[in-house]
Amino acid sequence: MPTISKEDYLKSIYTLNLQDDKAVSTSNLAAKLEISNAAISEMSKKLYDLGLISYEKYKGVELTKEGKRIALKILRRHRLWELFMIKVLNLNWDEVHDEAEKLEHHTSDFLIDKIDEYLGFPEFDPHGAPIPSKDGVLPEMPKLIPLNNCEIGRKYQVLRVVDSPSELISYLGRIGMNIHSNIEVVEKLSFDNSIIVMLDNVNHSLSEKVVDKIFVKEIEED
Amino acid sequence: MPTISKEDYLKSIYTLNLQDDKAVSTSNLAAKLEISNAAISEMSKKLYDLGLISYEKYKGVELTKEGKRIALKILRRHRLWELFMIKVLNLNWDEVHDEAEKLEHHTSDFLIDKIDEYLGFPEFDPHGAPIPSKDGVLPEMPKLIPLNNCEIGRKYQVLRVVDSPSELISYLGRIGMNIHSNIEVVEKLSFDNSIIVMLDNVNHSLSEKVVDKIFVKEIEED
DNA sequence: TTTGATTTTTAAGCATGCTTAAATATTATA
DNA sequence: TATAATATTTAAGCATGCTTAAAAATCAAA
Repeated sequence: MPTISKEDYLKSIYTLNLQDDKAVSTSNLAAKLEISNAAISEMSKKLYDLGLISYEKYKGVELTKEGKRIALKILRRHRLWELFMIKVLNLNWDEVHDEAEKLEHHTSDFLIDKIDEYLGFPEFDPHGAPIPSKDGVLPEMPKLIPLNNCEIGRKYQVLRVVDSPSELISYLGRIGMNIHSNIEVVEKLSFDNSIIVMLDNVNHSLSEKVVDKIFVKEIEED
Repeated sequence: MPTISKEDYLKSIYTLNLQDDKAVSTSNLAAKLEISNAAISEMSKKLYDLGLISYEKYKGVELTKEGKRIALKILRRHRLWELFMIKVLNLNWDEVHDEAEKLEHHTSDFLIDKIDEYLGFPEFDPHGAPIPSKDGVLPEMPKLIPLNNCEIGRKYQVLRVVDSPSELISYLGRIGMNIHSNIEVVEKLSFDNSIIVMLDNVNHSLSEKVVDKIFVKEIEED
């Protein structure tokens, strides 16, 4: 198994690669991991030699099959720990991320499988993020629509809030917006790309930054 | 907070110092931590500079007040994690030690206090080891008598089985010897220092190695 | 109490993973 | 398309925490 640093690299490459499906650039990775570009370059060579990423100088990196397998393993541990702390220990969502960030590197397969079992083999965490199974398989995911692509007057169901600062997380909690909340897009303000949505008959203005984190699906009305 | 290695040093110094109340020698520490004497010497200097141990060359080390505070903190984390995995996740005693050995270095005060609360602020783990409180205080401990100091024909209650290989742990489990079991010393065989005890009306022979791990208290018969 | 064995320390070296500064490649712009 | 700006890589250096080998101190036994 790779070191903690290597696990973090692989996880970050995975999540950055999900956002846009291209090779991940050195500087993007450096920003995400909050370390220097130089350190990324060095590590890229090492991970390439280990067969965990593909890497061409100046062209960014992508996970190999084995690299992805490990990234999903870390993601599994992270999300299961988060869910466990929330469900069992009654921590708040914004309290668990940093803890999980540490525990994910120090949990055996044996232990995480026990936690998985205890939780009843959940497929999604409380923010809609999919949890890889023991075998590294992601659950079937409905097609996610970015909230900023939605049409005015239409109703949607919130399916996913991607990893966000804990401030945003607790804000959304306060206004009652959770996974599976139903919302209606009331207005889209193009001058600042904010969106006004109706939730439980109350209007809320969501800034561009917030909107970018939220993904929904259409609700079939019949 | 110190590094993982430093936490391990402090914990080991604490437990070795409990066994005999003298300064802990370089080679004893090296054996316990399974690293070279040279590494111990180096680290001793560093921990001394940090004010966590007292250290005179060639004379071994002892914890300062602050060093002991940290050692107890790690011990608290270790024992609470073990108990948690056993009670909540249904792991066996011999499965939890290695996991706890890792988790103890990556658990915030906040999280371990939540676990403590979940468990109802336990004072002892399943082998009778005391769990330091949030404030670093050990619970009141009855005076422990080593099993090999016991008298034939007398009845005792098992109070503590000190850290042992998982084989021994599962053996004791199988014969039904747990914390608070009542036993009677039937015979002491001086040629191999083994002891025969009666437990639930069945005699069991315990080798010297086993006997050394078990501590009891007298049962008042009236 | 002196010599020989044992323990401890010092010294040199290595791997990991970071840093900053300089060199080099890529890209964007005029 | 040449040049300037940006991105990336290389190089040198540092901290941590280990190793082995050699030197030095302590302990034990004759």
